Amino acid sequence: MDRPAPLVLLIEDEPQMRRFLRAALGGHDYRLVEAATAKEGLAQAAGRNPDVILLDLGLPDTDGLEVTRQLREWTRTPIIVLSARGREQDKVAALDLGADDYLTKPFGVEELLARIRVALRHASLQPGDAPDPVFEMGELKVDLAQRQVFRAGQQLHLTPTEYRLLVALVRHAGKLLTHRQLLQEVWGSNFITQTHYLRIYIMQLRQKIEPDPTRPRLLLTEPGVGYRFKAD
Amino acid sequence: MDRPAPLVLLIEDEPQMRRFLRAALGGHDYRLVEAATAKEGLAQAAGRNPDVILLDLGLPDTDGLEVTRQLREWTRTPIIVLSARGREQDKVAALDLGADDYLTKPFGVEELLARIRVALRHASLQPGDAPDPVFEMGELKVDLAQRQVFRAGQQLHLTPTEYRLLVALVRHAGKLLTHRQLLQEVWGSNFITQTHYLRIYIMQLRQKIEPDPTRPRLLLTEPGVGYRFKAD
DNA sequence: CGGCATCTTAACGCCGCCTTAACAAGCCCG
DNA sequence: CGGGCTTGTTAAGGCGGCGTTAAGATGCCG
Repeated sequence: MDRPAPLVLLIEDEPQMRRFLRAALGGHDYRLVEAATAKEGLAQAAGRNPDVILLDLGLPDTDGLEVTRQLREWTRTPIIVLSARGREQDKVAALDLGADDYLTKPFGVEELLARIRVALRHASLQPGDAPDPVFEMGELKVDLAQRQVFRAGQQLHLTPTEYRLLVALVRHAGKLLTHRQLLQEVWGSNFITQTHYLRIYIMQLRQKIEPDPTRPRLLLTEPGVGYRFKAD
Repeated sequence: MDRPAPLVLLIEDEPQMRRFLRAALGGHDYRLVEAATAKEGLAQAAGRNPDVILLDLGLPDTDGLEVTRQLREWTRTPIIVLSARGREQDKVAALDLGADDYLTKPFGVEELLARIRVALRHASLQPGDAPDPVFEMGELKVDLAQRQVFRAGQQLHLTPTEYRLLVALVRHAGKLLTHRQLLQEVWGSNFITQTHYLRIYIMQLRQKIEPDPTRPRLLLTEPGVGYRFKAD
């Protein structure tokens, strides 16, 4: 379920509006890239591959309609036009050139956010959506999206705590995780002294995922410090 | 290959606005179906399979938001909301329920036509999921458009709540759905703690759709976490 | 107003998971 | 060489989640 925060490209010259949108998007789990000119915007669109583009029509170097046209020559990334021009013919022109939505300034933050969600929803329905983010190491396979674990093709049954512990380890595969970190992440802050829990569940995990549980090859002990999940 | 003129479904009670839109669409190679109530609109949406839906929020029998919600249970046909309500929270609510666009009355004909073109453009990019969205797994068949469920060819009768629960599970087949997610989607945000509702209805569903209800093969329990509908 | 379908609430036994305890084995240190 | 610490392993108890049943409340239809 944990895909990275959507990347929003904002092409807008007025610093005031930039600050406004930065604040609006900041609290809502979006990553933001800013461009002050059409030229820079086109470059960022190509370079960063954003999930949605917010485009001001009144740019200093090139007209926003032209930017829309150029973007649509090679990408279908959703474009939401933000413009002070409220004339109908402006909206029609932008939409027919390939923009997906058109908001007239001034607009409300909540409406903008809702329309961004619509744009992202559209994009996510497009074909070519990769199967799932799946961790594979050796004969072990962990599908985070479906919350399923396989060993040698066989599905395993893990209890909730076992699964949370495995996920914590796998997500930082290769890195060393201290007892504190693991207890904090799996059981919560009130349990960071109960290292005993760790031993029990580490052992249960090894029973289920290790070919030879007595001689661990994936789930390694770092004596005195913590545990580490072996990366490929 | 000339495809037929796009079919537009207009759900709107005011005769005045109907006449206006009839005239607007008339000259532009669209076919138009009209419905004056929510009930009729839902029926037409299922029966005529329109390419885009224009929906007024102020219907006499049911709120337009509820219509949006019900449509989105089984179809992704673009919905453009036409409303006299211009408040931001109305827009956000409609868009988050699955509407694709929101126009506040009064609006210009040209803008509406442009936004219809955007909606059709989006739809044409979708993969060819032409016919009724029907889920089939094993001997179970769920027809979302007709709101009908079959097991081994026999039609089943499900209560409204049972049906909504099944739809929620089937639409994310393979994925694990937490208690919270299911309660949220089927009963609403005020019920996310009433996990015993789930147990009751899960059991009733199993009685109806499982060959051997005591040994579930489609509707699986993930202890401590939620439920999962088995994908093929 | 009565009857039916559906939703809601209550109650209970069972199984599985978490928790706790106890002990063996390995390692560092004096 | 021995004591104390950390780690691994096994077993048992209690609690909560889950499935199941049934009765009461609610709402809709004629």
